[in-house]
Amino acid sequence: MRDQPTILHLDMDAFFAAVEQASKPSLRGKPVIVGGLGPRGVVSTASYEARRFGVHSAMPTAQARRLCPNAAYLGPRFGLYRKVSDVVMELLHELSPLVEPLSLDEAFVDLEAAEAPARPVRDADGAHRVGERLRAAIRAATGLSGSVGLAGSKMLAKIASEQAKPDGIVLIEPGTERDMLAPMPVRILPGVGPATAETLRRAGITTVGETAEAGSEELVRLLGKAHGASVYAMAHGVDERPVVAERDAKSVSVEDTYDVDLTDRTRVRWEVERLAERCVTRLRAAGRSGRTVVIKVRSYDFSTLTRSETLRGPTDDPGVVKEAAQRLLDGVDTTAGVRLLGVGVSGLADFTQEDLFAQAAQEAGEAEKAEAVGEEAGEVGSAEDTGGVPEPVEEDTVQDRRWVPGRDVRHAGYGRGWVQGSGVGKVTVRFEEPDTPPGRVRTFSVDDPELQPAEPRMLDAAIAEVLAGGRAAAERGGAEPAR
DNA sequence: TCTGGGGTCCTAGGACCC
DNA sequence: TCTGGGGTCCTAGGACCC
Repeated sequence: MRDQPTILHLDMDAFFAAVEQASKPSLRGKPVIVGGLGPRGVVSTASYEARRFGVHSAMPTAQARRLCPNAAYLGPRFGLYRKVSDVVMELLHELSPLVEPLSLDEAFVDLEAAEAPARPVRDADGAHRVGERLRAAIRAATGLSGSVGLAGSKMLAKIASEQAKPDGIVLIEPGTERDMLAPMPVRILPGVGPATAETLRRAGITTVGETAEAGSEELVRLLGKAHGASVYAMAHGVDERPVVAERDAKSVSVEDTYDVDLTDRTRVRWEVERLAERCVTRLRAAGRSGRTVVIKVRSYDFSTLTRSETLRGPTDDPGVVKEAAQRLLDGVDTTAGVRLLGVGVSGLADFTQEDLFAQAAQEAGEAEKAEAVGEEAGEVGSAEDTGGVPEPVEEDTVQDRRWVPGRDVRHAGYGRGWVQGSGVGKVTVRFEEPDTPPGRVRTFSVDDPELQPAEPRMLDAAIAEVLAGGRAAAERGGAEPAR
């Protein structure tokens, strides 16, 4: 807790959707929904225009389509979001070396930790100026808006940025927080989700003020030791959590939800194999190794179980992780149908020389076990030959990954554009770029050799200027963004 | 309406060791 | 022969966050 509002929280406004609108001129000012597009997809981000229809993140995409049928539904382009995020995070580092990213679009900054050339911020006026300058810098570099909260603790800085949305800044003067918090619903406290809120509600507690009055003993009784104590402190506006710079990941995992439940055991084994491979690819890309392998199985009825196995030493060997995952799967009954499979590795370590020895010993052990269990590779291989995908229904529903709505493409004759939709052997493309006027739509055959996937175009300062021009024009009464 | 994917942290029981 | 308590590791599940 500080007596000056020198903790800053930045939250980009409807980030994924805003990047899409900046990239695609025809979508500016329109409802845009980014998320999973399959039958079991959920919304990642809805633009403010779409939120007016009641669409919000975590909502099933099918439900969003009913509420807002005319929105643009786009698959996420994480590579681009990450690049834009890097630009924003760099701007935060110019304020202070102490930056704690929470996700691609959110971070805390400790303004008191600043070093030359930036000066540490010590009062409310200084903090407010820094916040406004930051918002302007983000707009100038990317064309996007972010909301800023400033307060004496992380919790309050975050509540402040929430109040500032969209495109605003809110500073909570230390000393005023108790009165401000008291009437708010408990759900605004960090760590209070649906389950905790329901437990508190049954005890007659629905506001932050009531939570504070309940007393620490009662909260510990209701919520357990650690959780109860933390909720009690937060309800009193007490939050001593320091801003901590980015830490190393503690686990790496991948999972897939299938459009149709999997029942075929061979198919399930094959999917686990692929997931293990993807997981290790990411593990190795991060230069890490891990000691505990975890599989996750979600059944047709949404019941979820995990099984884990800790190896003698850390590994980044795909074969070792695959075999461990298959062993774990052997103990799970999947006959009733599986909607999700996942593979993860935890107990991460940086790879060192010692680990290599441990791994060698481990692999020798695994080889013996594999012999005892019998050769399974043949089974999987033959499954792949016979289709490996025993449910042909799914083949039809799977979108060609190149033509997912939102993806960038290039046409030999018409130039750059993006996929607006696809189906029955056709792709519809809108030809426009971040710095062009809204473009025209044309339709092609999915195997038209002139049409190819393309790399996204970065939102840079030049595009930000176009967006600023568009806004200026809109403010003057012009409907179309300026060229 | 029917529920993603990537994480973090906490709890609790049992094994094992001292 | 019976009884004990504490610490650490592993496993499984659950809540929460974005």
